[in-house]
Amino acid sequence: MLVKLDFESEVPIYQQLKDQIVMGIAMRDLEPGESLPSVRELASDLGVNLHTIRKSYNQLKAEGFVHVNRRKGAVVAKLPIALDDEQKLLVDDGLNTLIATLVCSGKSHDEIRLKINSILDRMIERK
Amino acid sequence: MLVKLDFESEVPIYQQLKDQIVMGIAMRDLEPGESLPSVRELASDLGVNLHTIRKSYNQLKAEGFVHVNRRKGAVVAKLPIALDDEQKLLVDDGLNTLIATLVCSGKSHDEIRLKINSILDRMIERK
Amino acid sequence: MLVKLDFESEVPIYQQLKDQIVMGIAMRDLEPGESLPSVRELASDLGVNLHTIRKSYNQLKAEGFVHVNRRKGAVVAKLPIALDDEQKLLVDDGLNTLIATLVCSGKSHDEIRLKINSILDRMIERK
Amino acid sequence: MLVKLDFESEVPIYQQLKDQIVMGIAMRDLEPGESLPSVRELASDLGVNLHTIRKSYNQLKAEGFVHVNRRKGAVVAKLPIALDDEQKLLVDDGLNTLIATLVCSGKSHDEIRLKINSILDRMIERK
DNA sequence: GTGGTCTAGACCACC
DNA sequence: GTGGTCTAGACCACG
Repeated sequence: MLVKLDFESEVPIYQQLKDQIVMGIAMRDLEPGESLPSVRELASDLGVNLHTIRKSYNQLKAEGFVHVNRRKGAVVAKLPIALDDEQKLLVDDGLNTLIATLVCSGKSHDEIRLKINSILDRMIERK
Repeated sequence: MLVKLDFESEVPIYQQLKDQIVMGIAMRDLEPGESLPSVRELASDLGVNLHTIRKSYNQLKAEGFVHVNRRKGAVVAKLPIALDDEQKLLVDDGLNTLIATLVCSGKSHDEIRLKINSILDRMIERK
Repeated sequence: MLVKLDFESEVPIYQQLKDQIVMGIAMRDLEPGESLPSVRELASDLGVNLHTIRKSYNQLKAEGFVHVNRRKGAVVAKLPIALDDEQKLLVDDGLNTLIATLVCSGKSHDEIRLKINSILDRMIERK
Repeated sequence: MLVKLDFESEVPIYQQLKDQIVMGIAMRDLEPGESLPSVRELASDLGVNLHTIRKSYNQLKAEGFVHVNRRKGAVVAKLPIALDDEQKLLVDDGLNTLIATLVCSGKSHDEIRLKINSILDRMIERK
């Protein structure tokens, strides 16, 4: 899987990495049971400190997306991932805000639905 | 319009305020041309620092959601609001991440479409 | 509240601190709504690095014992704290192991019950 | 005796094994004088490294739960097992922390006593 | 080899 | 003032 970081962004690096891994899981680019690169390896690949990678992995672990063990490093968890109430709230609020922004920018409801559909098309539905 | 802040949230206060104003505009709870409360008034209503409100207003201005003039303070801009490329990118990435999270949590594509529709229902479409 | 760390212990410092704060909450030595010392202050008081304190506070936050905000630092959460399934499992397994150790050491069941009671006596029951 | 390891757990494998053997002894599932499986046999049964099993056995020996002799390998020690001061301290601190966690989670003292009793019921009291 | 802990110091964002 | 991010490097524990 290919990871691209924007070092100029206001979004923290560890957050960008987390987001891309979550997207990778949703797109089945990363399969459950698959190991992520070791923190050291990924840190050197991406040119960031290993502690920054560790933070991403630890948060993904805390949120249930991966398991971390000392044999195989970080391993993608089985789907579905249970979200806790706080996570659900953040997702909901985030969606509301982003969609409100699109509405304010003049996008029609249908245009927004199309955009959502094109996003969903890239993600694999769980049967 | 009613603003609710969560002081325990990891989301910065100024961001919460911004988000709710944008949602208010999308839901036509705040009409174009309408004045927002003065910085001072809102600060005392919400029990937060003047700087915090000012930061929200300044960012809303920079992003085109409000205009600031000396007489009427911050007034809601006319719709639609043009987003710059950076904003578009942030919205897109944000939507992708949030939807990926929902997919990983086991939500079907149809459930996600329903959720989006229920969000859109609360927002007024521009003709 | 008084915190004592054992730098020779195999138990990590951040864990010792976490444990003592949880005990402090259970004993109502720390009241809900009360602020913990700032990371910098506590770090210098205890003679450890501020990142070590941060780790304790962050884990306590993740487990629901405190809220962290930028105004008042770490604040003790309202009781009761909801434990997630993983936490419950760890508590259960831990109790089983520790009590098994006591049984092997020759303590009678009544002696163990007395010990538990003396621990409970120091903690304030929630009505 | 049946041993179940959780390779995803943050608890080290050797620790999980140790804990289950101690519980086995307390529950008289393992009788004093009984031999534990050989290091090699157990390692292959559980699918873990030889070193890991050896570490468990060595610690159990150091803590007095088993004796190791060349002919019969690790044999369960006679009860009771004397705990040294350090072990007693760890057990005490551990109980305090775990019970504090339960108290914070809203469990009443009576509920906690019941839980302890149900744990004790599975362990055989030494006459 | 893997991840985990701890230290140290820089700089930023929020209030 | 507060906490958050990122870097850097040392040393330990686990398997």
